[in-house]
Amino acid sequence: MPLQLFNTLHRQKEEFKPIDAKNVKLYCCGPTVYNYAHIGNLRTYVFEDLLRRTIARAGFGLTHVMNITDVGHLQSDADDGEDKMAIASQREQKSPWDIAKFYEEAFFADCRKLGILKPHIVCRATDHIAEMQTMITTLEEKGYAYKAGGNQYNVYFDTAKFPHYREFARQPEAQDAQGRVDADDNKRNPADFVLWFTLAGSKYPNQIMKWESPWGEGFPGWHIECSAMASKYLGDKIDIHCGGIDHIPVHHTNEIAQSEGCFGHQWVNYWLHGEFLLLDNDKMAKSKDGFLTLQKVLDAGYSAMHYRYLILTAHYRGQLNFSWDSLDGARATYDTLCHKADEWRAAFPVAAQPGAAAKTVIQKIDAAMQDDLNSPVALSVLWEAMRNDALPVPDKLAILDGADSALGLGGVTLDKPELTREQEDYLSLRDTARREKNWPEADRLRAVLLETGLMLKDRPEGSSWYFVTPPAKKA
RNA sequence: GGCGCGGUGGCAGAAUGGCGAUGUAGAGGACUGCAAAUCCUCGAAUGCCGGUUCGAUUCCGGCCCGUGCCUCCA
Repeated sequence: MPLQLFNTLHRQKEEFKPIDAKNVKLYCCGPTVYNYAHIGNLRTYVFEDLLRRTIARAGFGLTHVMNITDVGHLQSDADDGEDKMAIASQREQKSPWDIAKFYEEAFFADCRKLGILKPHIVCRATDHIAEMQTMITTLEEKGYAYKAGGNQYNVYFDTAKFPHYREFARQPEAQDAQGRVDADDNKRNPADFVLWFTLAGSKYPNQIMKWESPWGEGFPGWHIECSAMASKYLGDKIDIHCGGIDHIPVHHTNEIAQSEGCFGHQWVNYWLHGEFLLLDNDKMAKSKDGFLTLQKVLDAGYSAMHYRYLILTAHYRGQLNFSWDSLDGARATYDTLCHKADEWRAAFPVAAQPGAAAKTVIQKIDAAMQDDLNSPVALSVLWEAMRNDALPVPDKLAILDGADSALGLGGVTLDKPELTREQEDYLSLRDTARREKNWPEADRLRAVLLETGLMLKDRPEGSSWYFVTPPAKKA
């Protein structure tokens, strides 16, 4: 079965037909690096990682591009808010460049822990000011841009000149006026958006990140960066563009208007959007208090893979309500899978070629993923195989390997740090106690070892152990 | 106010016009010095009311509830 993807453009599942099967062009909207990513943000990047893996396993070559927004993303309503980078800069008493560098590194560290493959090309907005200016100039020449009056000569995109402006979001035009944001007097139309902010006479003349331009010293609007960078690296026709579902009505709508205005033809063939993670049935947002970072999850005694597994149990187009209970379930499931895998590997250390039965299971997993990334079904297929006595262990190991490649399961292995001296001593004391049939002492030492993160398994030939993550290990 | 999405066992979450996956949690059993792990067995769910149909959890309508967007947002 061919790869099927839900295309936001037509609100339906469609067969994926690439422009060039040897090089699928995939662009993903990246983070604004003014703060840590929260686990809701990270869910979207896991979804994009699954998409990338699925495209590759379906036999296509691809180029995966992601931007880093390090300038131009405004804080507040309308278009007169302050740049988020500038606010973070004041908050932390660092230059905006240092802020961007710090949070970009933190973001990729989170991604590594979550098994998210790094995009082939990562591009920063601040490295592409010239490309954005070129694009704005083209839009001016084609009549899509205008300079606003007043004392703030920003350059705006004129949405009235782009008749298809509302098609993507499917928002009726009449609703613009009823939005809760006060109209910007400079705009000809409430939906118009800034391409270039000019500092002279603006509310924030001391913005540190600024560049010379044909319109005066200033900085680019948020939306133009994605259009400029995507087309620089992928050309003016892109296969897939994805991001969070919240980007449909504004950011992606504006990207389409700019890019298609500039290029004069359809820009992106497939738009894919990941749904939100909810926390206590509410949206988790960077601009709200108390968002959960991956580090907080780690501090609570879970691994990044436990969180990834939780994400995989839900379909990317449905909201997922995060709770510690559901994360507990994901942890138990993932650890059980790893534990089985480790035992099987110990028994069959040499990897075998998958037999016909294993290949069939792996194909089913791939088929589930190729059906609009149905990871819950893929996991269901995996578990049925793991508990199928008819499958020999080497086949199960081959299936695990395939599932790891398709779903990014972090190698399906439990952490095996070195034993501490203390742990070795306790183990040896306990062996002695067991030989002497001193059961109370053996039980006591087992409890002590569990607190250090060692789970014991007693066998006739002696005790073995494996690592578990006790709750509150690091908290 | 407008435009959407969703309500499935304790929890998470698929699928489907006719046996409602999978995992976790729970109960019982095998095994074990006792456990753990593993395995076996079991109990447990389609928000409410109508309609279409031989048959609805699925399709249609209404209601209730939750949630998202129209503002920065993954």
